[in-house]
Amino acid sequence: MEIHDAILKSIAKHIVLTKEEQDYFISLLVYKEIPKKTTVLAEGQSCNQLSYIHSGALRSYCLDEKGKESTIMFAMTDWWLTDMYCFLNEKPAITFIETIEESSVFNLSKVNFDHLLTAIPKFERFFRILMQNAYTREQLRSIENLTLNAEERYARFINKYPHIASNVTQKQIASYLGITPEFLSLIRKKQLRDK
Amino acid sequence: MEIHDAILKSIAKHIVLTKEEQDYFISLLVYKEIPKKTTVLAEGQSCNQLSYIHSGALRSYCLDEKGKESTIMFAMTDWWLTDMYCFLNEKPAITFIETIEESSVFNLSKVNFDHLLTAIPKFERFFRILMQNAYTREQLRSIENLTLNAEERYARFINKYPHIASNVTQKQIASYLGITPEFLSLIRKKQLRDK
DNA sequence: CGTCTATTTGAATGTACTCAAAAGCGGTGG
DNA sequence: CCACCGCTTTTGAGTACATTCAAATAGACG
Repeated sequence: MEIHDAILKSIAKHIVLTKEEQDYFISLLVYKEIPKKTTVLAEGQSCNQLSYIHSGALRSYCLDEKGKESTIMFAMTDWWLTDMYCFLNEKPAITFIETIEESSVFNLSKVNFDHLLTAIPKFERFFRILMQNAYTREQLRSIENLTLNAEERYARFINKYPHIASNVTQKQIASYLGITPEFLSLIRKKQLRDK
Repeated sequence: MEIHDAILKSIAKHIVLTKEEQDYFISLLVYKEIPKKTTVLAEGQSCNQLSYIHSGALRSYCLDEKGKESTIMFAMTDWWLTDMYCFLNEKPAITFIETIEESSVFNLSKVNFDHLLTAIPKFERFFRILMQNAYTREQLRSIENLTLNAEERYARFINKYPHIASNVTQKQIASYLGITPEFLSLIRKKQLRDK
């Protein structure tokens, strides 16, 4: 059992690589272990890493002028995470990324990302599929935010991401759902009472 | 001036095609003119076409159990449009697509889409970039929905898509912003008064 | 044990919705 | 060309959903 098995297996779901391609890909990665509650990216920093989460869980969020926090996404084992807009366009980060628990990641720098796509065009396909899935998932989120009230959104969240719901604080869930922690607390009380 | 110039030019922004590749690509497209206020896709139908908008404007939306309409996106000239989730996964459509004004499109069927990606892998890159942009745009929309109130969202919408704002009904804008037409009317009155 | 943060509770307030009715506007047929 | 129809937009009253602020309680961590 080798440490790169998980990421290679994850990629093999979408594209088939030769042994040489696998080795080249792996040579571009930097493995990193990160303690829990560590900020790995902050607003304004250059965002030049795309991270594959080998173990653990991370969260990306942004702050508005008033300091209000909005969770952009929770990312668990086998997900890819970065400030995608800033990574792709080489802009200073507009988001924060922090570990929820102790985590390990494989980082792919923007430079190596570009090399990879040139050297092994199959990765264009891989990342197309990754982006496709991210797009349709995000589109669904937009629509749910518009059509459902907070109680329904919370119920769906619990249902869709039970492993996330049980590992993060209510405050973080509230900031993902776009409501205050106080109101989420009310919703939970109501749901306990109702059933 | 040839009718395919626009779509080829649009693609040339991201990938370089040989004359033969261009011809092959074009051979996969079906040109279609559509009168205004025509539904080109309805919920439950098979969604096997990806459309490049050559001229005009379309809108995609979905309906919830109570019949409430939510606009997923407005798509103008030079945009690509479909029910992406259902197109990619070959599921019955969960959305509706209709023309806002008289429009013309180039349709690429799912079968031809798959052929195209196999025959000219450069299109993997093209669609990766398309999906990337769609993803980051949609992510921004999610965050704005969570952090901004209706008045701010409307102001940004007007600012970001002035050409859309001036061509669609307030009811449609309201359904994109996730508010009622009545409330949008109030917002507009307030904004007139304030400046 | 003490400190810091998360969560709960409650009152007052603000934001957005529902329902109903009236006014405006575009298209169609006589 | 005008009258009518259907749909959009406006207006208003009453209500529901969600926030703010403050304070009390509970949990996590050193």
